[in-house]
Amino acid sequence: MDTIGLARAKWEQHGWGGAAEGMAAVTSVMRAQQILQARVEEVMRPFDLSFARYEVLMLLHFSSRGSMPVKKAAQRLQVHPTSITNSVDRLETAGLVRRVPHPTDGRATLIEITDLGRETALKATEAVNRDVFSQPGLSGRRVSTLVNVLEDLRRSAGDFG
Amino acid sequence: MDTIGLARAKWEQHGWGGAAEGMAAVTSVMRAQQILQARVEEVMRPFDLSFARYEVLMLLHFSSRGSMPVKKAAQRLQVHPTSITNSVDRLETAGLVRRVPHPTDGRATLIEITDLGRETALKATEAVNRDVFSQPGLSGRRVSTLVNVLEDLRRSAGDFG
DNA sequence: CCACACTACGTGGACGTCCAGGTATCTGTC
DNA sequence: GACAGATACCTGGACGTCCACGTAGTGTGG
Repeated sequence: MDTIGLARAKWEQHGWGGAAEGMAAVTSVMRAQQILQARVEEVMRPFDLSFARYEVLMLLHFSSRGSMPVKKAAQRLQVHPTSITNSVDRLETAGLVRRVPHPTDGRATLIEITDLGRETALKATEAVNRDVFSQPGLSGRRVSTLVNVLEDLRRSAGDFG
Repeated sequence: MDTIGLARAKWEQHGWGGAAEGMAAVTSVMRAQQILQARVEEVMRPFDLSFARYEVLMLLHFSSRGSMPVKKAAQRLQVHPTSITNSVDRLETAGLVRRVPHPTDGRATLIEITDLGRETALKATEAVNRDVFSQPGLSGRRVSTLVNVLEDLRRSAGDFG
């Protein structure tokens, strides 16, 4: 019934034992992401938001000026700049953000959160905190363990500079 | 520099302390998936494969008859059936699998791996074992810890029956 | 034996992600 | 001050994922 356990057995069976645990780890992360993504998306649906767009909204909400260039948002959220462009297109249509010309750099576009955007962000945060983040499906100790282990992985990918 | 640490600080600062660790965990899983996905995709590129298509190929390779209905493949890989249809379209174009009518059920289509498919699957496995699974960016102990913790999460999502 | 519910698959579309390529703007150098 | 390279953004397209819907085949209760 455990598809990852089955795969690990096959790996060992074929003489790939040295890679079996790593395979299980990678596959587990993929599956965990899928599970958590689905939970978050469900919470976001009533607000006509996706997790990707929610992240953009919260980034702007927490920024000192309530606005930020596309490039900087992409760096902070660690996605390709065109993903931000895509999210902003939809957020702008929904009236949650607005594009403003950068005051000093003619190349850049500032993304600015609107009042409606802030309001929606806070409501969505309350819901996702209540329905997902407070109860991620793990005991408190294990949640911290998970964060710590993945910190190592993120470090190896250069996430800490 | 640590974007997740920054977000956690903001969460606590806004009185959402009870959800901060869960938020960090969920976000860490998302980021870890992104990192690992990118590594695997890079290894797959020389074989003209994606991780999704590789998984379909290995599933068929390990199956007793070398073939399987779409529905069953979707259940095993825990994705929507149309994702399998999509992967199979591309795998079929590449000559790695072939669609065969189900012998007894006229509704079903069997996906059958070809000799070229098996050959490609084994080469890709050797590469991904060498470049990713054997060196996931974590010590051996932590890899096992990660798998164990995520097992709990998967259990809470009903992955074990 | 036949009507009706169920099942398996495909199609079309939405969404998020990335890449390649193009345009406008900035910056540093001569 | 002009020009070459770098930078910021957008557009178009590939890919994977999911959903809603349609079509064909199965199976079952009357």
